[in-house]
Amino acid sequence: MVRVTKVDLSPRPVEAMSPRQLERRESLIAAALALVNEIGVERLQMKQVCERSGVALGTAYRYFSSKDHLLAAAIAEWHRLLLADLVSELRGPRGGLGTTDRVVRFVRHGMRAYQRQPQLARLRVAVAASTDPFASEALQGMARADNAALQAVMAEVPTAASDLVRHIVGHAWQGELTAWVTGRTTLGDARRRLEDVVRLVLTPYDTP
Amino acid sequence: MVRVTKVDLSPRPVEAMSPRQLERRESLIAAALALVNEIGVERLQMKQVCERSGVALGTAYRYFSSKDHLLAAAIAEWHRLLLADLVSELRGPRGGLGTTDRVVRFVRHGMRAYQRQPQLARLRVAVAASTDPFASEALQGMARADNAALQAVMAEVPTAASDLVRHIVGHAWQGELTAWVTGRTTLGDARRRLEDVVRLVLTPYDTP
DNA sequence: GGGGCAAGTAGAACGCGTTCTCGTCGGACG
DNA sequence: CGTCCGACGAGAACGCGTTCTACTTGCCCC
Repeated sequence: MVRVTKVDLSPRPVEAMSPRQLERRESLIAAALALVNEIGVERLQMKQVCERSGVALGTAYRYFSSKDHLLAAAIAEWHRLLLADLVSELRGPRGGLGTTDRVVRFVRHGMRAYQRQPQLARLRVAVAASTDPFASEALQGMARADNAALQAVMAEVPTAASDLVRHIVGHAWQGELTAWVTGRTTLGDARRRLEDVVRLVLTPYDTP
Repeated sequence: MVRVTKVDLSPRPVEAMSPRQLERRESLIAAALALVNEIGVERLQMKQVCERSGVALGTAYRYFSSKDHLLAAAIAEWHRLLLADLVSELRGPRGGLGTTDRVVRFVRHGMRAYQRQPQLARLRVAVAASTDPFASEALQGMARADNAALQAVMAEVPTAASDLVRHIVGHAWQGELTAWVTGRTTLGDARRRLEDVVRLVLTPYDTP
């Protein structure tokens, strides 16, 4: 008797999961984030994540197509929380701040968050180049959230023009983060340069 | 009798190699580049590189600290050749071209080169996030060459201002390349956006 | 309640990057 | 010319991501 069944093709979409499954999924992501903060992404192994979250190794691969996919989902989730923080933080001292200053503050605080948890910066950089389609999808979602947050912070700039500006800022952020965690620049230089980029591309639109 | 000797700490610097060794090193890089073009970086294995270049596996690791290091050296070499091509190509039709148009042409031709050898684009992206210090060093050299080439192409812009601009273009290039090879955007969109970035950050300096 | 099946568990197996072992070679130095 | 020692070749060994196997559990439908 010949079995032709192919199983385990690809992870079930999040929206089609039962509550129990969503719970397991979250527990995997939480364990991954915690372990990355404790020991760093390069020493993290799937077996540990599974042990800590109480999920069998084979099952983890039913939820995430690869280690990259799990890590991408984890950093995307964290980054989304960070963006929400940054945006709401800027709602407070918004009075008297021009667009440029607001965006500079946005990226400065963002960089500081990564500085406080450098392992997450390494995680973001390590995962950015993944070719796993599921990981890539998670990262695309992260990029979209990034764009939306920037859009919210620089509401004065017309959308048509701001689209390019947002991409520039996004790329510069990712690039400087990469240069920092791979030791090609210092954190201070990275932060300074990123802020300079923001100032350069935004001052034309500033109308104080 | 106890041996305490630790060997193989790190690869011998290129400038301290004998001619025979430089030859082996080059042959490893050449084999890696050829194989990446043939089968792609994700299917490339160290064993194949060693077989094709006639170097033993252990010996390869005496020249390069890791697969990442070898691949970084390979893409850096190729990218340097590309830059030389791009710069010399712009020496021809330089008459009548403003700085912006020159740089736009520069990145357009650069993107086209990666389009012709998409496996090398994947290679560049895959290796960009490496944390191996030796790979990182090779990439830093590549980034410097990139900067120098851009500097040559936009000679009219004062150095102080052009430094930031060059970083912006470099980051946007890397970012769009990444978005393309990971399937988050199309090649056409990536090329267009990169050229738009160049135009946005350079037109203020254009003095026709 | 019972039968059937997708989903879960535990852990062995496999592939490839990296390291280790050990025998051989080649070239500098007496 | 002989000797010594670091570099090389061949391939086994090891670690971890990923997949596979065999068994068990939970859930839907009759």
